[in-house]
Amino acid sequence: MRQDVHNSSIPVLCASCEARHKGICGALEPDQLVALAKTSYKQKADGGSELIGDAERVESYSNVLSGVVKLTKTLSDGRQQIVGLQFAPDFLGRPFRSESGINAEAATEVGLCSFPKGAIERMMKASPELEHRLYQQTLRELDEAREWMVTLGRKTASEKIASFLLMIARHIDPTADPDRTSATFDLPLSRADIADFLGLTIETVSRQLTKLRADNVIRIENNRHVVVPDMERLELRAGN
Amino acid sequence: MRQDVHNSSIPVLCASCEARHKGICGALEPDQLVALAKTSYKQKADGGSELIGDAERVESYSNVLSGVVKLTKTLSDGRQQIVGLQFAPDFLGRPFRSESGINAEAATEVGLCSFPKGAIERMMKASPELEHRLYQQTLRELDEAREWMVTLGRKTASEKIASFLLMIARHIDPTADPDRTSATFDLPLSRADIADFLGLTIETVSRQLTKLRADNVIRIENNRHVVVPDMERLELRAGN
DNA sequence: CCCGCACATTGACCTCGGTCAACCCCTGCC
DNA sequence: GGCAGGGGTTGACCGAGGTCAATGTGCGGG
Repeated sequence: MRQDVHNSSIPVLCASCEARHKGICGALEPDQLVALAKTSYKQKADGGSELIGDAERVESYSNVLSGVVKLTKTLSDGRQQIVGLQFAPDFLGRPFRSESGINAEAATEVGLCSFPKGAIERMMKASPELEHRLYQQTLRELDEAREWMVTLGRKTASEKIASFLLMIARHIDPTADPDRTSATFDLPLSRADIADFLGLTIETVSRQLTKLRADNVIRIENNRHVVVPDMERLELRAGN
Repeated sequence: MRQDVHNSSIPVLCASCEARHKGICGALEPDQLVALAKTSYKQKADGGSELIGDAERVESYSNVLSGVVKLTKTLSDGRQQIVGLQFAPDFLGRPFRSESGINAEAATEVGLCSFPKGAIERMMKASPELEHRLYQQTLRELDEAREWMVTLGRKTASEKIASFLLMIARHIDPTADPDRTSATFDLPLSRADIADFLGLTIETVSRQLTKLRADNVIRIENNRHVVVPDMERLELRAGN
């Protein structure tokens, strides 16, 4: 599959890139990778900076290489909802549409590898395997979106918070054993973001977090660092 | 694109099928269509019958030819959320996974054209155009799911109801001019289903519907038949 | 025709989570 | 050091929507 023995043909830009292993670039042959790398560039974006505007014409796609990107939708009166979170090595962009219909914003500092829209779309026509990977990711995103619809529509505030912490723990914790009994991680989102993600207010988020802390389900240090001594107890609170 | 002049090679089963025009079967060449038609069969399902079970192994995919299918998820204590609605000629099934993770149930009487799982997956490998169409549909479903996340997370009960009626009007009304000022349609869902879709209770659904009726935004006949004299007034209530 | 059943409506009451406001804590800047 | 500003917490209060229960309505079957 990968050719690590003689990979002098792999562009320097891509050599150690996560997107080449687990992301969509893994679908490309070395020569295609070279062609794509010519037009692509890595960049950093500060937390809070807007990556894609709602109605603005999108001219590029990106891979998320590090950090967390939040996808949001906003009603005319300002009410906001986060409709997705993207972690490395997710692909960022809405193929086959000039306007994305959603906003993308860096939740943390974010590393991106960006390509012009046309380059990806041409390559997609040439390589069914690339389109296949994008399709797979979209299916996963759809599964996740539907999972969150249940959370938004039917769970209580405290179940929402527990579900959110579980989801983050599963995505972020570097010690990635899915069966581990404890977990430790930094929240990539502010209280306001968590509220926008769960359809709550910051006050309710705060209250539910202190409740979980009071019940010794979690510990919180410096507002962002979370320790979950017993994942099962947290799962119990998520109400699945 | 289509070959209507000499289409004796099109299988009888598919000749007048909507899925061949607007659905995924339009991606297939006549000979592929013949091959697929050999293993496929049309069927009717009564409203309320289960089409795909949550954890049950899925052995077939289908096209929805008529009626409405609701996709649901259920928590262990019975709370239910509808996470998607499928109308003709949508494709029904979760490719690349043996278990769908969701339930599919006929909301109304439903017409289906079903294929064995393997047939589609083999054909997908052979025809990138087929996979492309499935990808496109999945992208549309993802857009819709995210749209509903905003509704679930941030809208009030009355905005939810108005948004729901708008969505149905756009999908169902046979007089399909998107800029028409009035609309008439039958609700494909019971009050209980609407509640499960919007994250509400049947009582709240009922109350909000009577409020819309009291304010002359809609008329309702026989519990199911809805008349919207002025779509703009309904849009105003949806709070986008 | 009447009964029984499923679905829908309506009312009375209560609760969860939103609102408003005070306060805390930390960090960066003068 | 002091102060301003942003993020987070906590408390008191309130209201949208949930809960529980009674009532209404249409329909198929005996």
